[in-house]
Amino acid sequence: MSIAHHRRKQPELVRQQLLEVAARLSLEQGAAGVTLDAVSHAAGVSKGGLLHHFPNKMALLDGLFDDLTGKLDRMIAEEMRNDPVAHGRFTRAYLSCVFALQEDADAQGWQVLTIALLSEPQLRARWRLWVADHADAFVGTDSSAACLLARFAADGLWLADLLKSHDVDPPARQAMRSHLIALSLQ
Amino acid sequence: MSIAHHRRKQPELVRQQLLEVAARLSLEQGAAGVTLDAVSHAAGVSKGGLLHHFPNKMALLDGLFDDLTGKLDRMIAEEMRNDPVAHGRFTRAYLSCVFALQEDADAQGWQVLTIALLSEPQLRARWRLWVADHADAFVGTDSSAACLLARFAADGLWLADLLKSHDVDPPARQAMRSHLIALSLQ
DNA sequence: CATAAGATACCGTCTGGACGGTTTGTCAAG
DNA sequence: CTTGACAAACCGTCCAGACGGTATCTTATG
Repeated sequence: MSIAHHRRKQPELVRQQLLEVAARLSLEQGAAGVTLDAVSHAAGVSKGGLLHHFPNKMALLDGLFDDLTGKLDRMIAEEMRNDPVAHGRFTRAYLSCVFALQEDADAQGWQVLTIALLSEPQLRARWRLWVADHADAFVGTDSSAACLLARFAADGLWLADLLKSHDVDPPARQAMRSHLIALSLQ
Repeated sequence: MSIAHHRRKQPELVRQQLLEVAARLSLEQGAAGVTLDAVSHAAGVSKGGLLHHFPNKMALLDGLFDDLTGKLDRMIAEEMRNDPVAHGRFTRAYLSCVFALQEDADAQGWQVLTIALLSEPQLRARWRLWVADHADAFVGTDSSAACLLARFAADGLWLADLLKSHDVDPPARQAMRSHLIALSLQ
Protein backbone atom coordinates (compact mmCIF):
# COMPACT_ATOMS: atom_id res chain seq x y z
CA MET A 1 0.00 0.00 0.00
CA SER A 2 2.99 2.27 0.38
CA ILE A 3 4.11 4.95 -2.03
CA ALA A 4 6.79 2.99 -3.79
CA HIS A 5 4.34 0.24 -4.37
CA HIS A 6 2.10 2.51 -6.33
CA ARG A 7 4.53 4.83 -7.99
CA ARG A 8 5.70 4.20 -11.46
CA LYS A 9 8.23 1.41 -11.43
CA GLN A 10 11.74 2.45 -12.25
CA PRO A 11 14.05 -0.38 -11.38
CA GLU A 12 17.16 1.11 -12.90
CA LEU A 13 16.72 4.34 -11.03
CA VAL A 14 16.09 2.58 -7.76
CA ARG A 15 19.15 0.44 -8.29
CA GLN A 16 21.26 3.50 -8.92
CA GLN A 17 19.76 5.21 -5.90
CA LEU A 18 20.66 2.27 -3.69
CA LEU A 19 24.27 2.33 -4.80
CA GLU A 20 24.47 6.06 -4.31
CA VAL A 21 22.98 5.89 -0.85
CA ALA A 22 25.26 3.05 0.17
CA ALA A 23 28.25 5.18 -0.77
CA ARG A 24 26.95 8.22 1.08
CA LEU A 25 26.08 6.33 4.23
CA SER A 26 29.50 4.85 4.69
CA LEU A 27 31.02 8.28 4.34
CA GLU A 28 28.82 9.77 7.00
CA GLN A 29 28.67 6.91 9.46
CA GLY A 30 31.65 4.76 8.63
CA ALA A 31 31.56 1.35 7.05
CA ALA A 32 29.49 0.02 9.92
CA GLY A 33 26.71 2.37 8.91
CA VAL A 34 26.15 0.49 5.68
CA THR A 35 23.41 -1.86 6.82
CA LEU A 36 20.63 -3.19 4.64
CA ASP A 37 18.11 -1.43 6.82
CA ALA A 38 19.86 1.91 6.65
CA VAL A 39 20.55 1.75 2.94
CA SER A 40 17.09 0.67 1.97
CA HIS A 41 15.41 3.17 4.24
CA ALA A 42 17.55 6.06 3.06
CA ALA A 43 16.85 5.08 -0.51
CA GLY A 44 13.12 5.10 0.11
CA VAL A 45 12.79 1.39 -0.48
CA SER A 46 12.02 -1.48 1.85
CA LYS A 47 14.66 -3.97 2.80
CA GLY A 48 12.82 -6.53 0.71
CA GLY A 49 13.08 -4.15 -2.20
CA LEU A 50 16.80 -3.81 -1.74
CA LEU A 51 17.22 -7.55 -1.59
CA HIS A 52 15.30 -7.86 -4.79
CA HIS A 53 17.90 -5.80 -6.61
CA PHE A 54 20.87 -7.20 -4.73
CA PRO A 55 20.32 -10.73 -3.42
CA ASN A 56 22.71 -10.17 -0.51
CA LYS A 57 24.96 -7.56 0.98
CA MET A 58 28.03 -8.70 -0.87
CA ALA A 59 26.16 -8.24 -4.12
CA LEU A 60 25.50 -4.66 -3.14
CA LEU A 61 29.18 -4.03 -2.54
CA ASP A 62 30.03 -5.85 -5.74
CA GLY A 63 27.59 -3.62 -7.55
CA LEU A 64 29.35 -0.60 -6.14
CA PHE A 65 32.68 -2.01 -7.22
CA ASP A 66 31.47 -2.67 -10.76
CA ASP A 67 29.88 0.72 -11.02
CA LEU A 68 32.97 2.58 -9.94
CA THR A 69 35.63 0.56 -11.71
CA GLY A 70 33.47 0.82 -14.81
CA LYS A 71 33.51 4.59 -14.59
CA LEU A 72 37.21 4.59 -13.82
CA ASP A 73 37.93 2.43 -16.85
CA ARG A 74 35.97 4.77 -19.06
CA MET A 75 37.70 7.83 -17.64
CA ILE A 76 41.09 6.24 -18.15
CA ALA A 77 40.27 5.21 -21.68
CA GLU A 78 39.13 8.74 -22.44
CA GLU A 79 42.32 10.25 -21.05
CA MET A 80 44.50 7.80 -22.91
CA ARG A 81 42.81 8.65 -26.17
CA ASN A 82 43.98 12.24 -25.82
CA ASP A 83 47.56 11.40 -25.00
CA PRO A 84 49.90 11.18 -27.99
CA VAL A 85 52.90 9.81 -26.09
CA ALA A 86 52.89 6.07 -25.66
CA HIS A 87 55.35 5.75 -22.81
CA GLY A 88 53.61 6.17 -19.46
CA ARG A 89 50.30 6.86 -21.10
CA PHE A 90 48.31 4.71 -18.71
CA THR A 91 50.09 6.17 -15.71
CA ARG A 92 49.26 9.71 -16.77
CA ALA A 93 45.64 8.76 -17.33
CA TYR A 94 45.57 7.17 -13.90
CA LEU A 95 47.08 10.31 -12.39
CA SER A 96 44.51 12.48 -14.09
CA CYS A 97 41.71 10.35 -12.75
CA VAL A 98 43.00 10.26 -9.21
CA PHE A 99 43.58 14.00 -9.16
CA ALA A 100 40.22 14.64 -10.77
CA LEU A 101 38.49 12.34 -8.34
CA GLN A 102 39.16 14.61 -5.40
CA GLU A 103 36.58 17.13 -6.53
CA ASP A 104 34.42 14.71 -8.43
CA ALA A 105 30.95 13.77 -7.32
CA ASP A 106 32.07 10.16 -7.34
CA ALA A 107 34.76 10.86 -4.78
CA GLN A 108 32.42 9.72 -2.04
CA GLY A 109 31.79 6.49 -3.81
CA TRP A 110 35.49 5.88 -4.15
CA GLN A 111 36.03 6.53 -0.51
CA VAL A 112 33.48 4.03 0.61
CA LEU A 113 34.94 1.60 -1.85
CA THR A 114 38.39 1.99 -0.40
CA ILE A 115 37.12 1.29 3.05
CA ALA A 116 35.12 -1.67 1.88
CA LEU A 117 38.12 -2.88 -0.11
CA LEU A 118 40.31 -2.91 2.91
CA SER A 119 37.68 -4.46 5.09
CA GLU A 120 36.41 -7.15 2.77
CA PRO A 121 38.97 -9.74 1.68
CA GLN A 122 36.71 -10.61 -1.24
CA LEU A 123 36.80 -7.09 -2.63
CA ARG A 124 40.50 -6.87 -1.98
CA ALA A 125 40.83 -9.81 -4.35
CA ARG A 126 38.76 -8.08 -7.01
CA TRP A 127 40.90 -4.98 -6.78
CA ARG A 128 44.00 -7.11 -7.03
CA LEU A 129 42.55 -8.48 -10.24
CA TRP A 130 41.83 -5.02 -11.60
CA VAL A 131 45.39 -3.94 -10.96
CA ALA A 132 46.87 -7.10 -12.41
CA ASP A 133 44.76 -6.78 -15.56
CA HIS A 134 45.89 -3.23 -16.15
CA ALA A 135 49.48 -3.98 -15.32
CA ASP A 136 49.38 -6.72 -17.93
CA ALA A 137 47.64 -4.60 -20.50
CA PHE A 138 50.19 -1.79 -20.28
CA VAL A 139 53.30 -3.72 -19.45
CA GLY A 140 55.02 -2.33 -22.53
CA THR A 141 54.52 1.32 -21.71
CA ASP A 142 53.93 1.67 -17.96
CA SER A 143 55.98 -0.91 -16.13
CA SER A 144 59.00 1.31 -15.45
CA ALA A 145 59.94 2.01 -11.87
CA ALA A 146 59.27 5.70 -12.41
CA CYS A 147 55.74 5.07 -13.58
CA LEU A 148 55.05 2.78 -10.66
CA LEU A 149 56.40 5.37 -8.29
CA ALA A 150 54.19 8.04 -9.79
CA ARG A 151 51.13 5.90 -9.35
CA PHE A 152 52.07 5.09 -5.78
CA ALA A 153 52.45 8.77 -4.99
CA ALA A 154 49.01 9.43 -6.42
CA ASP A 155 47.62 6.68 -4.24
CA GLY A 156 49.30 8.22 -1.24
CA LEU A 157 47.78 11.60 -1.93
CA TRP A 158 44.43 9.99 -2.38
CA LEU A 159 44.79 8.18 0.92
CA ALA A 160 45.72 11.43 2.63
CA ASP A 161 42.61 13.03 1.21
CA LEU A 162 40.51 10.15 2.40
CA LEU A 163 41.90 10.38 5.90
CA LYS A 164 41.92 14.16 5.68
CA SER A 165 45.28 13.84 7.37
CA HIS A 166 47.13 16.40 5.29
CA ASP A 167 45.93 19.61 3.80
CA VAL A 168 47.41 20.08 0.38
CA ASP A 169 46.48 23.39 -1.17
CA PRO A 170 45.63 23.51 -4.89
CA PRO A 171 48.90 25.05 -6.10
CA ALA A 172 50.95 22.43 -4.25
CA ARG A 173 48.63 19.84 -5.68
CA GLN A 174 49.23 21.12 -9.17
CA ALA A 175 52.97 21.16 -8.64
CA MET A 176 52.84 17.61 -7.41
CA ARG A 177 50.89 16.57 -10.45
CA SER A 178 53.40 18.15 -12.82
CA HIS A 179 56.19 16.39 -11.02
CA LEU A 180 54.47 13.03 -11.35
CA ILE A 181 53.69 13.56 -15.01
CA ALA A 182 57.36 14.31 -15.58
CA LEU A 183 58.17 11.07 -13.82
CA SER A 184 55.86 9.14 -16.10
CA LEU A 185 57.70 10.47 -19.14
CA GLN A 186 61.14 9.65 -17.85
CA MET B 1 38.80 -24.35 36.70
CA SER B 2 40.28 -23.60 33.32
CA ILE B 3 43.93 -23.26 32.46
CA ALA B 4 44.18 -19.50 32.53
CA HIS B 5 42.65 -19.48 35.93
CA HIS B 6 45.36 -21.68 37.35
CA ARG B 7 48.37 -20.65 35.38
CA ARG B 8 50.72 -18.09 36.76
CA LYS B 9 49.14 -14.69 36.32
CA GLN B 10 50.85 -12.56 33.76
CA PRO B 11 48.57 -9.67 32.92
CA GLU B 12 51.06 -7.77 30.82
CA LEU B 13 51.73 -10.78 28.68
CA VAL B 14 48.04 -11.46 28.21
CA ARG B 15 47.47 -7.85 27.29
CA GLN B 16 50.19 -8.02 24.66
CA GLN B 17 48.81 -11.30 23.38
CA LEU B 18 45.38 -9.76 22.96
CA LEU B 19 46.73 -6.88 20.90
CA GLU B 20 48.76 -9.25 18.79
CA VAL B 21 45.83 -11.53 18.13
CA ALA B 22 43.56 -8.63 17.28
CA ALA B 23 46.02 -7.55 14.64
CA ARG B 24 46.36 -11.03 13.20
CA LEU B 25 42.64 -11.68 13.06
CA SER B 26 41.81 -8.62 11.07
CA LEU B 27 44.48 -9.57 8.59
CA GLU B 28 43.10 -13.02 8.07
CA GLN B 29 39.40 -12.34 8.25
CA GLY B 30 39.04 -8.66 7.57
CA ALA B 31 38.07 -5.99 10.02
CA ALA B 32 34.73 -7.69 10.63
CA GLY B 33 36.63 -10.64 12.04
CA VAL B 34 37.82 -8.59 14.98
CA THR B 35 35.09 -9.45 17.46
CA LEU B 36 35.51 -9.67 21.19
CA ASP B 37 34.62 -13.33 21.06
CA ALA B 38 37.10 -14.14 18.33
CA VAL B 39 39.96 -12.13 19.79
CA SER B 40 39.54 -13.44 23.29
CA HIS B 41 39.15 -17.02 22.13
CA ALA B 42 42.18 -16.89 19.84
CA ALA B 43 44.21 -15.38 22.67
CA GLY B 44 43.21 -18.21 24.97
CA VAL B 45 41.29 -15.94 27.28
CA SER B 46 37.61 -15.59 27.97
CA LYS B 47 35.67 -12.59 26.80
CA GLY B 48 35.40 -11.48 30.39
CA GLY B 49 39.16 -11.66 30.56
CA LEU B 50 39.54 -9.47 27.52
CA LEU B 51 37.10 -6.93 28.90
CA HIS B 52 39.07 -6.87 32.10
CA HIS B 53 42.07 -5.55 30.20
CA PHE B 54 40.15 -3.38 27.76
CA PRO B 55 36.83 -2.11 29.11
CA ASN B 56 35.29 -1.98 25.64
CA LYS B 57 36.14 -2.64 22.06
CA MET B 58 37.20 0.89 21.30
CA ALA B 59 39.71 0.66 24.12
CA LEU B 60 41.19 -2.40 22.44
CA LEU B 61 41.61 -0.53 19.17
CA ASP B 62 42.96 2.47 21.03
CA GLY B 63 45.44 0.20 22.71
CA LEU B 64 46.56 -1.07 19.35
CA PHE B 65 46.90 2.48 18.10
CA ASP B 66 48.96 3.55 21.09
CA ASP B 67 51.15 0.49 20.88
CA LEU B 68 51.96 0.95 17.24
CA THR B 69 52.31 4.70 17.07
CA GLY B 70 54.53 4.45 20.12
CA LYS B 71 56.80 2.01 18.32
CA LEU B 72 56.73 4.13 15.20
CA ASP B 73 57.69 7.22 17.13
CA ARG B 74 60.61 5.42 18.68
CA MET B 75 61.75 4.06 15.33
CA ILE B 76 61.54 7.47 13.76
CA ALA B 77 63.44 9.09 16.61
CA GLU B 78 66.13 6.44 16.29
CA GLU B 79 66.48 7.00 12.56
CA MET B 80 66.58 10.76 12.95
CA ARG B 81 69.34 10.52 15.48
CA ASN B 82 71.57 8.87 12.87
CA ASP B 83 70.85 11.40 10.15
CA PRO B 84 73.28 14.33 10.02
CA VAL B 85 71.37 16.34 7.41
CA ALA B 86 68.59 18.50 8.83
CA HIS B 87 66.58 19.09 5.69
CA GLY B 88 64.10 16.27 5.13
CA ARG B 89 65.35 14.38 8.14
CA PHE B 90 61.91 13.41 9.33
CA THR B 91 60.85 12.38 5.87
CA ARG B 92 63.83 10.07 5.49
CA ALA B 93 63.16 8.55 8.88
CA TYR B 94 59.55 8.04 7.88
CA LEU B 95 60.65 6.41 4.65
CA SER B 96 62.99 4.08 6.47
CA CYS B 97 60.24 3.01 8.81
CA VAL B 98 57.68 2.42 6.10
CA PHE B 99 60.14 0.44 4.03
CA ALA B 100 61.31 -1.48 7.06
CA LEU B 101 57.78 -2.19 8.11
CA GLN B 102 57.14 -4.45 5.12
CA GLU B 103 59.29 -7.19 6.54
CA ASP B 104 58.82 -6.29 10.15
CA ALA B 105 56.88 -8.44 12.55
CA ASP B 106 54.72 -5.43 13.27
CA ALA B 107 53.63 -5.17 9.67
CA GLN B 108 50.50 -7.10 10.50
CA GLY B 109 49.67 -4.73 13.28
CA TRP B 110 50.04 -1.79 10.99
CA GLN B 111 47.81 -3.37 8.44
CA VAL B 112 44.99 -3.94 10.86
CA LEU B 113 45.48 -0.43 12.09
CA THR B 114 45.06 0.97 8.62
CA ILE B 115 41.86 -0.89 8.15
CA ALA B 116 40.57 0.14 11.51
CA LEU B 117 41.65 3.69 10.81
CA LEU B 118 39.61 3.84 7.69
CA SER B 119 36.64 2.17 9.26
CA GLU B 120 36.51 3.99 12.57
CA PRO B 121 35.98 7.73 12.39
CA GLN B 122 37.36 8.01 15.91
CA LEU B 123 40.69 6.45 14.98
CA ARG B 124 40.80 8.50 11.82
CA ALA B 125 40.74 11.54 14.09
CA ARG B 126 43.59 10.21 16.17
CA TRP B 127 45.70 9.58 13.09
CA ARG B 128 44.92 13.05 11.85
CA LEU B 129 46.26 14.30 15.14
CA TRP B 130 49.42 12.25 14.86
CA VAL B 131 50.11 13.63 11.40
CA ALA B 132 49.34 17.18 12.44
CA ASP B 133 51.64 16.94 15.43
CA HIS B 134 54.55 15.70 13.33
CA ALA B 135 53.90 18.18 10.56
CA ASP B 136 54.07 20.94 13.14
CA ALA B 137 57.16 19.56 14.80
CA PHE B 138 59.13 19.36 11.55
CA VAL B 139 57.66 22.26 9.64
CA GLY B 140 61.10 23.82 9.29
CA THR B 141 62.76 20.84 7.68
CA ASP B 142 60.12 18.66 6.09
CA SER B 143 57.33 20.82 4.74
CA SER B 144 58.64 21.12 1.20
CA ALA B 145 56.55 19.76 -1.64
CA ALA B 146 59.26 17.24 -2.45
CA CYS B 147 59.24 15.84 1.06
CA LEU B 148 55.49 15.59 1.10
CA LEU B 149 55.56 13.82 -2.23
CA ALA B 150 58.14 11.36 -0.99
CA ARG B 151 56.02 10.52 2.02
CA PHE B 152 52.94 10.12 -0.14
CA ALA B 153 54.78 7.72 -2.41
CA ALA B 154 55.83 5.67 0.60
CA ASP B 155 52.23 5.58 1.74
CA GLY B 156 51.20 4.41 -1.70
CA LEU B 157 53.71 1.60 -1.66
CA TRP B 158 52.56 0.64 1.77
CA LEU B 159 48.95 0.58 0.61
CA ALA B 160 49.91 -1.59 -2.34
CA ASP B 161 51.59 -4.01 0.03
CA LEU B 162 48.56 -4.03 2.24
CA LEU B 163 46.27 -4.81 -0.67
CA LYS B 164 48.90 -7.07 -2.20
CA SER B 165 47.88 -5.43 -5.43
CA HIS B 166 51.35 -4.96 -6.89
CA ASP B 167 54.39 -7.10 -6.63
CA VAL B 168 57.45 -4.97 -6.23
CA ASP B 169 60.63 -6.98 -6.19
CA PRO B 170 63.39 -6.04 -3.74
CA PRO B 171 65.72 -4.34 -6.25
CA ALA B 172 62.89 -2.17 -7.56
CA ARG B 173 62.00 -1.41 -3.99
CA GLN B 174 65.52 -0.33 -3.26
CA ALA B 175 65.63 1.86 -6.33
CA MET B 176 62.40 3.45 -5.31
CA ARG B 177 63.74 4.15 -1.89
CA SER B 178 66.85 5.80 -3.25
CA HIS B 179 64.73 7.95 -5.47
CA LEU B 180 62.57 9.07 -2.57
CA ILE B 181 65.55 9.82 -0.37
CA ALA B 182 66.95 11.97 -3.15
CA LEU B 183 63.64 13.77 -3.25
CA SER B 184 63.81 14.46 0.46
CA LEU B 185 67.19 16.12 0.04
CA GLN B 186 66.12 18.30 -2.81
C1' DC C 1 -7.43 -3.76 -29.43
C1' DA C 2 -8.60 -6.20 -25.27
C1' DT C 3 -7.20 -9.04 -21.88
C1' DA C 4 -5.46 -13.01 -19.68
C1' DA C 5 -1.12 -14.82 -18.01
C1' DG C 6 2.93 -14.50 -16.41
C1' DA C 7 7.09 -11.76 -15.06
C1' DT C 8 9.00 -8.18 -12.49
C1' DA C 9 9.22 -4.83 -8.82
C1' DC C 10 8.36 -4.09 -4.76
C1' DC C 11 6.38 -4.35 0.67
C1' DG C 12 6.32 -5.90 5.64
C1' DT C 13 7.18 -9.27 8.97
C1' DC C 14 9.78 -12.65 11.08
C1' DT C 15 13.86 -15.30 12.70
C1' DG C 16 18.12 -16.96 13.95
C1' DG C 17 22.40 -15.71 15.05
C1' DA C 18 26.12 -12.68 16.26
C1' DC C 19 28.01 -9.20 18.92
C1' DG C 20 29.12 -5.78 22.57
C1' DG C 21 28.71 -5.42 27.13
C1' DT C 22 27.17 -6.73 32.20
C1' DT C 23 27.10 -9.38 36.11
C1' DT C 24 28.29 -12.68 39.20
C1' DG C 25 31.39 -16.01 40.68
C1' DT C 26 36.07 -18.10 41.43
C1' DC C 27 40.86 -18.58 42.18
C1' DA C 28 45.40 -17.09 43.39
C1' DA C 29 48.90 -13.86 44.85
C1' DG C 30 50.47 -10.56 48.08
C1' DC D 1 41.74 -11.09 53.67
C1' DT D 2 41.77 -8.00 50.27
C1' DT D 3 42.47 -7.26 45.61
C1' DG D 4 43.52 -8.22 40.91
C1' DA D 5 42.94 -11.58 37.20
C1' DC D 6 40.28 -14.08 35.19
C1' DA D 7 35.71 -17.44 33.87
C1' DA D 8 30.96 -18.29 32.54
C1' DA D 9 26.49 -17.32 31.95
C1' DC D 10 23.52 -14.03 30.44
C1' DC D 11 21.11 -9.80 28.19
C1' DG D 12 19.56 -6.41 24.81
C1' DT D 13 20.31 -4.96 20.36
C1' DC D 14 21.16 -5.14 15.81
C1' DC D 15 21.51 -7.18 11.50
C1' DA D 16 21.41 -10.25 7.31
C1' DG D 17 18.48 -12.70 5.04
C1' DA D 18 14.01 -15.61 4.24
C1' DC D 19 9.40 -15.54 3.16
C1' DG D 20 4.86 -14.68 1.65
C1' DG D 21 2.36 -11.43 -0.24
C1' DT D 22 0.74 -7.38 -3.46
C1' DA D 23 0.97 -4.07 -7.12
C1' DT D 24 2.60 -2.84 -11.67
C1' DC D 25 4.53 -3.98 -16.16
C1' DT D 26 4.98 -6.77 -20.43
C1' DT D 27 3.78 -9.89 -23.71
C1' DA D 28 1.22 -12.99 -26.25
C1' DT D 29 -3.04 -14.36 -27.91
C1' DG D 30 -7.76 -14.13 -29.52
